[in-house]
Amino acid sequence: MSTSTETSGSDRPLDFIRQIVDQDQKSGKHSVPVTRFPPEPNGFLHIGHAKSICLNFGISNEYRGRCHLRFDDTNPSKEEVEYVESIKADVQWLGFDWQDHLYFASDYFDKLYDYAEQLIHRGKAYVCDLSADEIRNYRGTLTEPGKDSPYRGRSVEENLELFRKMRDGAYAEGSRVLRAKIDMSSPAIVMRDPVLYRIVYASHHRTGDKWCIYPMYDFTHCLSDMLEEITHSLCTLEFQDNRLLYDWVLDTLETPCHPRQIEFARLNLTYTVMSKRKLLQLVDEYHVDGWDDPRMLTISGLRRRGFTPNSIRKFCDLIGIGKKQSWIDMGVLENAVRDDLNETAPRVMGVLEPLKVVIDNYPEDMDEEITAQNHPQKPEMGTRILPFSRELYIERNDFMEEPPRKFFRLGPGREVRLRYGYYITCVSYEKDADGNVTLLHCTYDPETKGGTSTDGRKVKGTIHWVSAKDAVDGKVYLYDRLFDVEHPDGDKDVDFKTHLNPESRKILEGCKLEPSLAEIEAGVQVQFERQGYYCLDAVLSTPGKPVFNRVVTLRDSWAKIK
RNA sequence: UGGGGCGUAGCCAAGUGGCUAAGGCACCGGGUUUUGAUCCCGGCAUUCGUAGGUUCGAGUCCUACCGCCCCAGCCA
Repeated sequence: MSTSTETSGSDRPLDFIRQIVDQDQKSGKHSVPVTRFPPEPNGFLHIGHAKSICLNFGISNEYRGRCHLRFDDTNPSKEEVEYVESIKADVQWLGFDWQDHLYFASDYFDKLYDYAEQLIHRGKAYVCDLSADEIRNYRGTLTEPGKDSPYRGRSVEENLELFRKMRDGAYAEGSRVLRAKIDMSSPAIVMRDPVLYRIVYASHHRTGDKWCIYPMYDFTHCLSDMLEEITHSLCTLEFQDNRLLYDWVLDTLETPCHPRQIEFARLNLTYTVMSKRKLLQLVDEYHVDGWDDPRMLTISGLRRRGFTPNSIRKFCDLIGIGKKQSWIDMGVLENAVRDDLNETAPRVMGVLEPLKVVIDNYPEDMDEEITAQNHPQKPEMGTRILPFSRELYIERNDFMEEPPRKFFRLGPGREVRLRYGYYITCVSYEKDADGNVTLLHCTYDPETKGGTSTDGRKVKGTIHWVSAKDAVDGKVYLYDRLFDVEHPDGDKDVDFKTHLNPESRKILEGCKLEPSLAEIEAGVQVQFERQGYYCLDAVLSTPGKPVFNRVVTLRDSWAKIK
């Protein structure tokens, strides 16, 4: 499967992780890199995960190594199978292939258990009867060392017996844990006799009720990496301290290989929140319509919104990999889809807020067929037929009663070009009692068919249109950023939800679309000329009643002039 | 006040002691254009958190200071 983007494979400098991978290959430390993407199946993947997926799978593709998909499922109280399926689908949709390397940390529970006993045998782990509160109190603080647990001195035999009884269900949840015996006065808190196993009476989505003790992340992750012979274990910055324990476990167990953990900065985007907890809150409190709401930056939301896998890969490529916590402008993501869709999306015409136009001098019984290009810069994308008739719809904001100088569109007495059609001039207009313009009377110049005049006359403006009697009616959802401030969760004292953008979704009904749009498939992106990129919504559309999602607007320099 | 990290333009980000500090986004000009889109051209850091020091030479090495992030779950 090809997963390269147009922007990769260039002579761009390697990021610091690829430099390491590169050196390790050149030095012969590893013949090929083996990476892994290790999600916990407790929620949906989002754009932040995409960065990690593109990094891990990207490296394995570039260096002909492997990338494993491994579910880090060590906490049965939080994890569910439905998440496993959605995560697999999302990774595949992004264009990556784990081949036959699909793993679950839970597949290693037996081995992990044996390693735990081995640690006990080596005098490096003990069963502790302290309660969770007591353990916390014994741990000390950032500036004060912890105290040894009174159970720290138990014999190997006693620890072994206790640990086996823990496994066999002899004790209540929370009553005992297995702890590593390291150093309660370590300046690194993660090394103060961390918990390795806890008792949890919960059914696991894969192992069912086989176990009532479950290994903790720090014990599981390094050993899983080792068992899979991962060469480079890439994770985010907050695990930097944990690397001490990662290395301790592998070193004291004398394992056959020792993967290198390397940390990089997670993705932060402006105008959104990224934590699973906050995303869940948006869903639970109905601020959005679910995990795949097109405004959500989940992979499923982006997919439904109309983002392409390529645009997301491009984006990840664009932002780079570093160790500095940073905020990427939402505009960079938006720009990545624009760039991608500009290349691939066929152009069509759709009138979002229709204003009716009657061409007074166009014969009532006349119909014409106009040929339009599907992509002006790519003739290979072909052409299509547009019906033309006396009554049309144009965009309401393409007409102004008192247009300023720099407004190139329609106004009383002004002439514009209908894209691929004729030049028309507005001769008069009608208004209702409230002062709303309801109808434009125009005349057309029969000599300008196709959009060019023979006399060399220039018109500045070109507007889109749809033949009234041929138009397809549709709904259009205009999506915008979910939050209206750069850092919605920037202030701990202010609820991030107060910054929800009330205009993040506008629903337009009675939009007039060109006939070709009646047969478009869900998930296929088109450009509504002069407006933006749109995509048929797979969930809300019904036969004959299309619903389009706006993926992103076109750049609009007129908006700046205004 | 302990430990682990990080500071290069408005936002990302190259730079691994030696020619004039890459590139992208954003922004500002100009050109092309039957999408106010795309595309093209040009502009955009005398300076790398600050202050000292080493050196013929420092964004790169040393020292001190300042600022920001992470760590005290039987979460990952």
